[in-house]
Amino acid sequence: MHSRTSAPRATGGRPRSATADAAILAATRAALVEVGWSKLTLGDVATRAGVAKTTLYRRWAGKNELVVDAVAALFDELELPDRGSLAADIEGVVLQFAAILARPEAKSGLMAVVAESIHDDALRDRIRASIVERQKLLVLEGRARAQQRGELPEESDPEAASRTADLIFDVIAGAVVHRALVSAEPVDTDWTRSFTRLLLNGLTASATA
Amino acid sequence: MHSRTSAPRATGGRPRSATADAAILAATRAALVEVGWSKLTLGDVATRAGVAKTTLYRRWAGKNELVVDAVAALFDELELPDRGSLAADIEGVVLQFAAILARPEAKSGLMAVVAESIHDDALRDRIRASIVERQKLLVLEGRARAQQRGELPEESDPEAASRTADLIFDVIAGAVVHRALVSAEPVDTDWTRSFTRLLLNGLTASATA
Amino acid sequence: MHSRTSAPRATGGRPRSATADAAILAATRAALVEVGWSKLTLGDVATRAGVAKTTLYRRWAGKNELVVDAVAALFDELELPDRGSLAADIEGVVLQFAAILARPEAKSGLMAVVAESIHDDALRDRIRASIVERQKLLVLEGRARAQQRGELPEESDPEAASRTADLIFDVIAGAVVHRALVSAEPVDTDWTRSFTRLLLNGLTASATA
Amino acid sequence: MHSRTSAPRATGGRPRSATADAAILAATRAALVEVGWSKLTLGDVATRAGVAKTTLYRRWAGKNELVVDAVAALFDELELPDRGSLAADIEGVVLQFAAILARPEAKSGLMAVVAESIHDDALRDRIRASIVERQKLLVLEGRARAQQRGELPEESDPEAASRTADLIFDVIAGAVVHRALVSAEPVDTDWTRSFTRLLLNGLTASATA
DNA sequence: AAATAACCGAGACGGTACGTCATGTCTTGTA
DNA sequence: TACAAGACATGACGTACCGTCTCGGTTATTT
Repeated sequence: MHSRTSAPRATGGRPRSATADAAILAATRAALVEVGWSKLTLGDVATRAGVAKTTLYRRWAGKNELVVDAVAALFDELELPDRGSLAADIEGVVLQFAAILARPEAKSGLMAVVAESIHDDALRDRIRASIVERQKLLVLEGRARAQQRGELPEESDPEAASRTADLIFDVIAGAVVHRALVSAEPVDTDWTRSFTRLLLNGLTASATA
Repeated sequence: MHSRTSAPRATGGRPRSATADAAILAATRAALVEVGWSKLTLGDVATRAGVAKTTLYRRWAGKNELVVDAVAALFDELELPDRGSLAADIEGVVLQFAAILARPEAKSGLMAVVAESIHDDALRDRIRASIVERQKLLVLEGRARAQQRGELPEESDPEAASRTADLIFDVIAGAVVHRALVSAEPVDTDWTRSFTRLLLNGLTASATA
Repeated sequence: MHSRTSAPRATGGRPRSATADAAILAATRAALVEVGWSKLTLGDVATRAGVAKTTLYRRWAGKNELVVDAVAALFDELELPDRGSLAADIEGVVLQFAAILARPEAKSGLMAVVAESIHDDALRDRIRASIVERQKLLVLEGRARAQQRGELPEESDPEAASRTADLIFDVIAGAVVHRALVSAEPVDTDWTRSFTRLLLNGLTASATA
Repeated sequence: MHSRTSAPRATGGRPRSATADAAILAATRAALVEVGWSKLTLGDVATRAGVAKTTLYRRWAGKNELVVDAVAALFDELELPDRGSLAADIEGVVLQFAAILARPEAKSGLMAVVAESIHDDALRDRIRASIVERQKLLVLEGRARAQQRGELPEESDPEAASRTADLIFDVIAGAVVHRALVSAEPVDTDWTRSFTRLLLNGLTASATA
């Protein structure tokens, strides 16, 4: 599902323990909750998972890669249920996103790996593939659904459409993350409704402008 | 200017070197550029600054506090020049903000200390005091100026006004940071204009709604 | 041979390097010669031995324990060859003892660890077990041999015999150490002959008194 | 009385505090008792003495010199009261010497500075001048007194006399120190009487041989 | 069934950085 | 000029983690 270090599976030999992966990722999340990213050590994760350090290093290249995978799993539950209107869809996905960000393992891990990714291109690609792109798909899916409903016009220029989707994605994800992690204020229904109204008004007014 | 760890001075004894502070903060920024946050070591910063490690620990409690102060200084240059219209003011401040975020010492340091602040309340307060609140003031200043110009109505309910300012701040700061650091795309004039139009349309439409 | 800090081995895991011990002790003696006890650093010893500092601390609790073991090995060569008479035996062992004390690694280390042992009971026991008791055995062996030769009478009271042996040991070891390290004069054959005559005359006269 | 770092007493300016010297030496002895030589720090001594570190360094070159002076003062009380016979004189001085060595500040300090002196010629001279030579004078004084009493013959060869005195000094001081510090057994009247008998028998028998 | 090959736990290994401590020097203000 | 106070550069301390390695042993597949 989420990409690993590699798949050097030869032919013979004892296969890797299937349960070890899950135990390691769970232990990583538990450690993130308790000690945070900077004090998380791979030796401690291995001990928590009941696994040798070598087993861990055989599967992941280092702390960053491990944490990305551990955090990415949290975003698996993100989806876009049809709530009947674009506004309701946005509010729903914002609240889902915020619920994930409220979990301490997500808070600790996500920002840290993003920070690390600034100096590590491979890590940035890994984050993009396993976390960011999946979120962006929701934006595209929501727009398509809104266009089907007639809430949004069909876009003729595909490049402009892409740019707009990127903008909307940065606005939604950025505002929610900033509210949750920097301002450290709750993303509750009140805030979500205000934010959604601001965004939708901006979108429709811009579209007609 | 920005708060330090230690109490200022009791009496007696050799006073702390005034030049050391500046040298250390500059060395910290240089190290952030070259090696990034996670590989930055205080011993290396001390060497770069031509200062003993103890001198550094006498002034800052640790890596996080030091980096906050080093990065905070970058935001000293943020201001809100009057460009004649709310749209121009927003565009101006967004581009200024983006220019700071484009500097590698800001990129490396900012996200990392925000990530650390999740498990460290004192650090969060330090970030808020020396970075976040100063940014938020620009939002308040811009709104006041727009109200003087008649571009925005006076708000009667002060609490609602505060909530709206918070929302706008999270949207602006969040979107710019997300674009610059997560999406890793340039915050150029095109993007800034699109974003500003979206925001202003959302604001005015919401206000009349 | 001489006792170490750690318990030998539980099970599992990579075994401790056998060569590392010898390399560390040799490096310790080399460092004692070059820089003396007070300027000897464990980091330097590790470097000289081509070993990590952690490897050193895994085996010894600190500088004192390490130096005791390093110096104790020097006394392994002390023995009591049969030279035909009590006088010749004493002269032989005194010269052997003095030859060891003349080596700079012994000079530097021995007095220092004895000084440290005054505030460290465990260290005192370690010194006693690995250095002092072995020397005292030579006294007992020499007396037994002299009694076989008829040079000394058999002692009837075992407790008095033990007290006398302790006295002789303190006189021999004390005089040689004081001459070599405090007075800093050579323990040559002249001195050794004079000392042995004094001691033997004292012994035989005392025994008949 | 005991030599200091130097006597750079210029003409003008505030004179050195006379009480500071005594306070520092007393604080040094107190620290020796509590923490031993290796953990004694000059900063701690200064604090105990209610004195600034600079004041301490103005008077002594370092830890070793300070400890020598602090310990040397303990030996000021050593003297050779006339007890009527050589045996009684020796027993008396041995017990006096042992009483000083039983004090923890002497134990901790004396051996340590002797150990240091092996790599520091200036320190050896200082120890010799302020401690060792004074002890050796007692041997010479005791011999002269015994010769006056007719217990020992007058020596014709002055060089041989000097060698014998050195030997006796090393035997007495060495045996007592070894018994007290290495064997860590009490130097009580029983031991002292046995030792004195051994020594005197050896001396008189050797002299007639 | 035996051989092979990759897995597993445990833990020692060479490194690097940590944050603290002591050294001996210096720079203040006060006496 | 001495003094108390305390900041300073230097360098060792003992600890923690890193990522690698070497053990003895354990499953699987492949002969």
